[in-house]
Amino acid sequence: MIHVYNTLTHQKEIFKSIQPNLITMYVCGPTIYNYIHIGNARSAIAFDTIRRYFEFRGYEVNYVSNFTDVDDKIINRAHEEGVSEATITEKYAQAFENDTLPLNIKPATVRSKATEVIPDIISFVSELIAKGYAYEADGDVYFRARQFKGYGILAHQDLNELEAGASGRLDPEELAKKEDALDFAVWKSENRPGVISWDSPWGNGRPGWHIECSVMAQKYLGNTIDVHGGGIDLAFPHHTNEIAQSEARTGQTFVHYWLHNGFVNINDEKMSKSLGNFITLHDMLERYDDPMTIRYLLSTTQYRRPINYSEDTLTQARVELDRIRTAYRNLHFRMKDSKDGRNEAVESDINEYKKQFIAAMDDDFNTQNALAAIFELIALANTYSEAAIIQRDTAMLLLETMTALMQVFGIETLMPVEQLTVEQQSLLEQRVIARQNKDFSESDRIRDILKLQDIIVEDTAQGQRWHKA
RNA sequence: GGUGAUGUAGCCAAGUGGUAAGGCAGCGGUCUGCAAAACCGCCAUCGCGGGUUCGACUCUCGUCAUCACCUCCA
Repeated sequence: MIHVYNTLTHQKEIFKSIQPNLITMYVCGPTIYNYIHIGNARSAIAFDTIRRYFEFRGYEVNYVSNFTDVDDKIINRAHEEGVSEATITEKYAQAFENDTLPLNIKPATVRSKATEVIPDIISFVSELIAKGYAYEADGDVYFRARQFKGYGILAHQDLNELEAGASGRLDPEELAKKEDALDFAVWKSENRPGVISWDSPWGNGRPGWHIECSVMAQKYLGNTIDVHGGGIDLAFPHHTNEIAQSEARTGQTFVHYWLHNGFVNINDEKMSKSLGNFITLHDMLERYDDPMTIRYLLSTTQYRRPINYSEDTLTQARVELDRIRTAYRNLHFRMKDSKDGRNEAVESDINEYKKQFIAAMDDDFNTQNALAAIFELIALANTYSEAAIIQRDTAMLLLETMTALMQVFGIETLMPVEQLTVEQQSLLEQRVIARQNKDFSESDRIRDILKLQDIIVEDTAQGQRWHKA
């Protein structure tokens, strides 16, 4: 049974989907005015991993996410560069696809842009007005936050404190239009020439930020969904407002389980532009040659915990992942001389570790404990690789189990296809002969040559094996 | 000021009312012609100070420190 920590109730709850084998899941996507940063990547990976685990447990997952492609940052950026908003958003939407591919993030079932659901947004807003939850003010439409019973519960904010805390940070012009400082825009008037806008019952304008997620979730998943995810910073105000809008409109519970991922720190500091430690995924992929290590680091930390990103943590992730890969590769090598049959004792251990893995992941996706189970499996594989005799069925089961469990973390290629040149092939053959003749100086010479070409040669009881460095 | 987190070995990181998983690094062995890989062993008393308890790292009170959120930042 899966348990998840629900931000709404502040506790772990038994997970039960609305439909028996289907999970509806909405995850807030990025605003596409730049390359996504490592924090966006963490969020995408965290929820991709959660999705993969649901799938591993036999659920079908209907995963919907958005691109925010209309907002101030985009408009400003377009203005600065003298291009249209669409030029900016198309570029970075494409970059998102390109950059998340090497991280093995599954595409959403539906990924929609805000601008693709404008008619839905307009009718959603109209309904809110009709129900008395929203009002028009000089071309803007605001939601009456206080009118929605339970506003602020998600983020555990007291309404009066909110107002006090926000004082001095509110746009006075906007404040003047609002009935209450807590009210938030669901539609904003926009009459500047050359700036993207749509015709609406309230004049030219564009959607407020929060409305797109409510609309898309409802449009693609229904009035009540199983899981809604995003960064912890979105709990307030973004998700708080989503709940208010959605539930005001339908009178039904919007989301059963609110899941929020923790932040990424850079060298123990918050990542921010002002600190100059802002890292985009795009840059990382260019600088670092092993994207799976990035995925490993980002997906094996429990999703609610902060991740400290640094050269050290990345290096450590690389070493850990390599240990898993090496075990896989070495066991795979042993398959060559495996015998028919199976080893009951080893298979029983395999199943035991698999159970441990499941128990860990069932506990709010406790990836660290799940990883501990994987390392038990690795030790088992290493020991079994060294055994005098290994049986084909058991070795296969071990390899398949390692693959299946790592797949939950999104690490799918434990053994990359590695090609040798004809010369390298020939050198390996010469080395076998040299060793047969006990000509160790020659065999060492060849080993050194290959090493310079990043081919690592190892001698085992079953003969010579090699891999790329 | 309000709200919510976190503080466990050199590093990453689990966990629990009964004397601390796992990984990395380190040290010592085994195996190997040498090496590599691997295996075995060693390596912490849980921020600080009270309290409750037969017993706390785990409960409670206080304290210190770090961090996040409090109107558009994942």
